[in-house]
Parts: sequence; C-alpha cells; structure tokens
Amino acid sequence: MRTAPTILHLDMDAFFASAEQASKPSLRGKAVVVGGLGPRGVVATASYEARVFGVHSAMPMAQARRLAPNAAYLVPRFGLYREVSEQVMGLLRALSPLVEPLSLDEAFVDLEAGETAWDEGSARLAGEKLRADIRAVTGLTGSVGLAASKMLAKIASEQAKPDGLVLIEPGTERALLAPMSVRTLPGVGPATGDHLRRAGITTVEELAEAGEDELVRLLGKAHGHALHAMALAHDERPVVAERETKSVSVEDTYDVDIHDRVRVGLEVQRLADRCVRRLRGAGLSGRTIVLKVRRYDFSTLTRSETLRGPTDDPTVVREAAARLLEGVDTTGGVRLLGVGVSGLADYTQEDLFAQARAQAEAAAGESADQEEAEEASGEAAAEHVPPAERRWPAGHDVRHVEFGHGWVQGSGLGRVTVRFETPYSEPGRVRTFRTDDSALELADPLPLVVGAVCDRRGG
DNA sequence: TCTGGGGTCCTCATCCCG
DNA sequence: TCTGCGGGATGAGGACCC
Repeated sequence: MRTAPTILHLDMDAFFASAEQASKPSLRGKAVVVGGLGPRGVVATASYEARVFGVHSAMPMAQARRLAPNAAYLVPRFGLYREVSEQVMGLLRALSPLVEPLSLDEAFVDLEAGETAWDEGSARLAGEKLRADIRAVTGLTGSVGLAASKMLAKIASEQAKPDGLVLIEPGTERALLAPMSVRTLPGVGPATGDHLRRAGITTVEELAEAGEDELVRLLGKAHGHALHAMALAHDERPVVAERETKSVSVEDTYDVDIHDRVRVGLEVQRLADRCVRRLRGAGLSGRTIVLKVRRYDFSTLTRSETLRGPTDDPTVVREAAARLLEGVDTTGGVRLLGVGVSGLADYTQEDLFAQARAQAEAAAGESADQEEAEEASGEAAAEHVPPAERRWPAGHDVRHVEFGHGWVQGSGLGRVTVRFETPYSEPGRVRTFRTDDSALELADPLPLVVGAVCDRRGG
C-alpha cells in the first residue's frame, strides 16, 4: 500500500459545455446544454449555469428543455474536444509516463512513477501547477484529486469541483469515507444502491460493518469482495498506461421506431459496414459478431456468433449480423440497432480472397467518405432530419466570405442564423442567411487559446 | 420523464471434452 | 460403457462508467 498521496485524478469541469463556451464568447456565463438534439436525445454535459435549473448528464433532452427553455442547445463536436483532450493528456504525460485516460476529460496519473512527487507537499505543488498549465494552454478549468489510491483520488477530484484541488491526507481516509453514501464508491450504481438499501446499508461505514461474507452473499463474489475492500479504503489498483481494446461497436437510436423488416435488415448492414470501418481503422479484427436490438418497449436483447477465426471482412460481418437478425422478433418495432465485434486480435487470418475484395472496394472509394462525414458531425441517423439542420448543425463553426468566422445558432425553413464571433473576440452579432447561400460554408473549429497550435487534418 | 453511444466487467446457463 | 465432475468456450443478460 502506497502511503503518500501521489495518485492524481484529473477531471475537466463540464468539459463539452466549457469547450463550447470558450469557443463562443456570447455563451460565457450562460446556460449551455450539449447533447443529442433529436427527439430521443439525452444530455451529454450541462454547464454549471444550466445545472442550476436541475439539468444534468443523461437526462432526456426534452426534460432539459422544459427545465431550462432559454439555454443554448448544441450538438457535440468531438473533433474539437479530442484536440483539447490531447493537449491536456500531453500535459499529464509531462508529469509521468504512467497516465491512464478514462475518457476525453478524465485521467489518472501516477506521480511517484514519474518522479514528480513523493510526498504531500510535492504532490500538491504538481497538482496546482498542472491546473495552471491546463488553463494557460486550453483556457479551460480542471479539478484535481490527490490521494494514495485511485478510488480516493477520484473522490477527491469530485469534491474539488469545480476548479479546485483536494488532497486526502494519508490516515484520514476511513474517517472521511465513513459517513458518505455507498453510491460514492465506484461500481455502486442505481441497482446495487437499491439492493444495499433494502439490506439496510446506505453509508460506507455500514458497508464496512456488514462484513465481507455478508456482502458476497448479497452481491456475488467479485462485487462483494471488491466493495468490502473499497469500504475499508483498500484499493491497490495500479495506474495502467495502455489498455488494449476488447470490443468495437456502433449503434444508432432512431428518431422513430422502425417497423419495416426490410428496413431493419438494411440498417443492420449499414451498421455492420460502419463497425468494420472502425475495426480496420484501428488495425483490428475479431471473432465474435454481436447484434444488439432495443425494441419499442426498451427491452434490449443481444445475439452473438463466434467465427472460426478473426475477420475484418465487411461481407463476413454483414452476413453474420444478418443471420443473427433472423432469430430476432422485431414485431412492434425497434428503436435501436447495433453491431459489434469482440474477441479481438491485432492480426487478420490470411484470407487472400477477402483481402483482394477489400482492396477492390477501397479502390472504388465507395460511399465511405459520406458516412464518415456524417459520423464526424454526429448526424449518423440523419435520414429524418430536414436538409437545413443537416447541413448547418447547431453550434458548428462556419465562415462567411464577408463577415468571417462564426457559428450556427439555428436553422430551418430555408434560413440559417449565424453569430459572428471567435474564441478571442467580443460577443458577436447575429445575421441570417438562406441555407443555400454560397458565401457561407462550414469551417473547422478555431483553437480555444490564441497562439495554441491546432494540428488538424486538412484544416 | 422516457430514457445516447461507446465501452468494461461479472454472472449464470449450457455444451462439450476428457 | 455409463456416470460424475471440473474446466473451458460460448452465449445471453445486466450493471456500471463517462
């Protein structure tokens, strides 16, 4: 057990929403909600100003609009977030070679392994410098937790939010955890929380008192054992820099349930193709094909099939997915379809026919670019979206030959409204154009901080 | 209120093999 | 040859995370 608080957890504050506010001066200090804008969208991130109204992540967008009707509603721009994330991860890697990213906006760092901190004082110093560097390089704020284990570092960063730093002093861990809700612990979600509550356990202290045998009886071996250790503040999980991918999947929720069996089949083929493109992009192949179907009543089922060897052949995956679909009853309609591949290998079995076919397809160009573009703009399931919204997604950057750089505030009825401002300007003016105005075109996002180098493909 | 998309891990049942 | 049993592979489902 490590004794010094040298594990750092970084959590960027309201990351997507903050990036949008940095990018759009007129939204600073305002309620901003980023998420899917379709009828079945959910909130990905709400700015702190929006949280005041009760809006939070994973909430249905329709509910968010009722709570905060005057907030700005934007589609996520993963390209921008990825760039900012890479800048932040770069700063973390300067602290230690042991960096474990958990998502675009979160990571663990082992400061001791990087020899940047060895005790409380040096850890606090490194954490504060990191926060300052992140602000300087990205213009955004992040919260830092420091502790002797991953679990506690994460709890600390949660307490530090927003824009703060909390260090949990060694020796104080159990007393700190004792009064907290069991839901604070990683791995305790709604289901486990309910389960424990029915057994009369609501705090970490009660969890520790319950004893390991009782927890194993209640929750099963692995979960019970792990939770008992967490309750005693025992967490020896190391920071792991590289974790290999175990599965690749794509899925779409449709704005309206699909009833037509033929259409369901076609969608599954499209998803299989998209999945294979992602698989190949990562240089992977896999043995197990998984079909996922969410029905009209939200009941979800999966069907899978394991091949004799790994494949990255679109035809093979399409055919397997189609076979799996045959065994699924879709009467009543489906709201979501997904195709995945697991059992991954970083090589493909020699299959010369498949390779020849793949090369022919690559040469033909196909409609791959079109679909990649759709994916990139988060408009994959765009068939029902009117053309205007599709070409001018809310929040995306544009450039006008006369008025310069701006972003789409909204579009519809043949009109698109643009606010002309940049990350470094004052809040800008709004103008409206026809959606087919040739003076207006989509543009790449600008770096959030002046002088920061943004290395974009083709940009 | 009506529930995204991309993952990970665990559990349980079943089948096959030795 | 029959039965018991353990273990691995497979398939389905569920909980959880960001």
